[in-house]
Amino acid sequence: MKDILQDLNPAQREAVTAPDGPVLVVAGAGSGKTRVLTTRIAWLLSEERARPAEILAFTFTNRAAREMRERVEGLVGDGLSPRWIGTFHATGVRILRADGVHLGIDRHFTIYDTDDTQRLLKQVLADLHLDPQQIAPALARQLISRWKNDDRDPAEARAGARGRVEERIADVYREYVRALRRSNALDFDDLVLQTVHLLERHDEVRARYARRFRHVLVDEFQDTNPLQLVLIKALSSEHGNVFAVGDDDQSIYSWRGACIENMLRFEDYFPGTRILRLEQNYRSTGNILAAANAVIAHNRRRKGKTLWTAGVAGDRLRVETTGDEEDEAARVVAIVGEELARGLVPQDLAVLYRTNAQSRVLEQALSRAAVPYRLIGSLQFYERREVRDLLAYLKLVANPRDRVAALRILNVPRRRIGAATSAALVAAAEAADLTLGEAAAAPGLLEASLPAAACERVRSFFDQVARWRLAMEAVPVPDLLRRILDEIGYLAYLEGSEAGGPARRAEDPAARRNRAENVAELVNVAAAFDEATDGARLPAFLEQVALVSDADSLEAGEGAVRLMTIHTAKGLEFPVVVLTGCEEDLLPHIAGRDEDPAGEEERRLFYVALTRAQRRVYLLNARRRRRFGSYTDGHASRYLAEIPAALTEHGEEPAMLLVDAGRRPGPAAGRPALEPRRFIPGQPARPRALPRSPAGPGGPRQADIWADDVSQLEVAFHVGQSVLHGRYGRGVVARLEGSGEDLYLTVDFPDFGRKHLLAKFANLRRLD
DNA sequence: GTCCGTGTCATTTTT
DNA sequence: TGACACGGAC
Repeated sequence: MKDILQDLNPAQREAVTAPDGPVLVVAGAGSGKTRVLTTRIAWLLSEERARPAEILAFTFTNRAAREMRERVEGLVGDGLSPRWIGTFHATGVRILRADGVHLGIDRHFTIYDTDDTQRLLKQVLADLHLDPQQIAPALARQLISRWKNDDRDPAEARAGARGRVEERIADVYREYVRALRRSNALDFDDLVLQTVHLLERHDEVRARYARRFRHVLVDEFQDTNPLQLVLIKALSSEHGNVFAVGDDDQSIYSWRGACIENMLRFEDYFPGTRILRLEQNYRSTGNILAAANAVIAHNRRRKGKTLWTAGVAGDRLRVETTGDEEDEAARVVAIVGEELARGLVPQDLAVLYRTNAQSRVLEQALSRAAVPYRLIGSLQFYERREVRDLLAYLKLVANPRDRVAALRILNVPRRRIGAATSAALVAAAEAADLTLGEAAAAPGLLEASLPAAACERVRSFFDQVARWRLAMEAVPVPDLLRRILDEIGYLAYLEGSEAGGPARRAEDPAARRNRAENVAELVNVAAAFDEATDGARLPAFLEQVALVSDADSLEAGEGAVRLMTIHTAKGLEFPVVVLTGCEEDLLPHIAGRDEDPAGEEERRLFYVALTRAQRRVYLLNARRRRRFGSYTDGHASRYLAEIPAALTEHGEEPAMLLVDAGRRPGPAAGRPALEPRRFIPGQPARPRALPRSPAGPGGPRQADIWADDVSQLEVAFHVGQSVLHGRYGRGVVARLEGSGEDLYLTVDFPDFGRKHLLAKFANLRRLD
């Protein structure tokens, strides 16, 4: 026991050994948060205040859960770590599989991820004869998700809907809930929502879990949403032993419903709370910490704390301005080179950015320079089309009712089952209240609306699925997957040479090889699962796959520079951090401006980025940046100005030197895209900024002419102007921002709410 | 039913 | 720029 506490500082020790009752640990970045949490668990066990089965711990990522499990194991010994350490979602699944039957949830339910959800929503829109142009599926998904996280059912959503669009989406919501049930599926939000319903509506179930777990621990508490708070309360209702750790300054998920009030008002929710603070930072140098402190001090909504370190001041933060995003990428390559020359290894560096779209240029530059890198998170493995196709096969095998999966693969590879046939199949299933497979098998049912040949094709598909289903129990997952691959000729289909049709849409050989590799990789994943679980069955495999994300697999890619969004980087640390795109409208991002006018959440994001660094920080911004094809002027982020000058040193790269710095000859300003960049002696290699006047220095260029064209826009619109939009109808201009090509209009539409539109694209007509 | 060119719209972060 | 829907051609 003694050695468990030995290496803790007094504040950490106080937290770890806190008596029963609610505890909130406000833990700054790098202050040993995870350590406190894991040591607390070990302490509870070693003090015999709880047995492993009596401890429940929530994290937000599988990565964090795994780390916590391993570290507890390291403290208390193999096999003694609690088994209920997991994400909110994974824990919800566990409870629902065991007790969801009280809510009428079949324990073999499928989990729908965002993509499945969106597909289902599109189907629902079609069923309701709603135009996806009018009601964007993505908007519907977000709104429904918000409703679910506010615990509002379709009727309540309908009653509180504002405007016609929200009313329609509330109707969609009602149908969507039915459709999920019909498919025996739960979406991500359901995993928490239904668990809450279960515990609220069945008191004996709540009491059973709340007695069983004598201690509930929560990591990253600042990221919990109201529903998760309810869940925590319900599970701790018998004893009140909640131990929450969080940092309000790192709350960066409000867009996903995370509620910083959960943390700021913790004492109201859990009376008698003991609040403890961890302010000593063990991660970063003094300068980095001072910069982070100074920036975050500009936020008003926070509990307030100041991190300090006993370590050295270290290097200053390096702030550099580059010409554009290509220059920035070249600069990143150069920085990597410099750091490696100083003796660091590639995995010591993280390159961070605000939006995933920024990664492409960086990837290209790194790969041209032969720098090993690994992209963490984002659109990766599990979002690839070929992987999702195959998972749909497995899902349909495991859950015959899964309609989204069935419709996805009914005609993949081509089986000559087109839209008309599948619509008839759905209609028949609907009318007879059967699954698609049952409808196909029912004698004579399909024949009523389809030609015999089409019926036969559909039938033979579902027969095939039924055979796999029979094999499911006996055959290991990787073997089943191989068998499916083989029988449907999927690899040949990817090659574009399958029988019965002309080649698929031409794809370049590299992309095709890549797809084939992904297929092979999925088989590998299945094989690894089979080994790790000693032959667990298909449903368990699908569950694991549904709940992991690419961000969870960090260790792959040793020896590589890591590229990721700031969100993904939370919870990690690196000797060197390069933060790119430190520009207004990007960081802070323009899209959040309505909900976050003061840029506080974005500032926390910047703070998270800074505090990832142990030794050195590079902050890069570009004078202009390409956004959908054309350049926009960039201005250094306000957050850069919030760092005291004494902590930074500035660098400015002459653009001319960068032309040869390993960058591909790219398009000059604007078009033509295919002509290599030319360097004209005596003139800047590229304009410093897009000139506002029609003829800038160096004569007119394409970009100038465009700029001139669109400059008309500024004259055309003014605040209060009535306009007509092709999709949204009549609206009134509420705000103008930017100019020329970058002129943004904020327009209020009575039926669609407030929209941010890029004037150049929006195709607005003036009405007065 | 399927292919493929054309037109349209507009960008955040993801368990 | 790039994802996606649509509609005409076969």
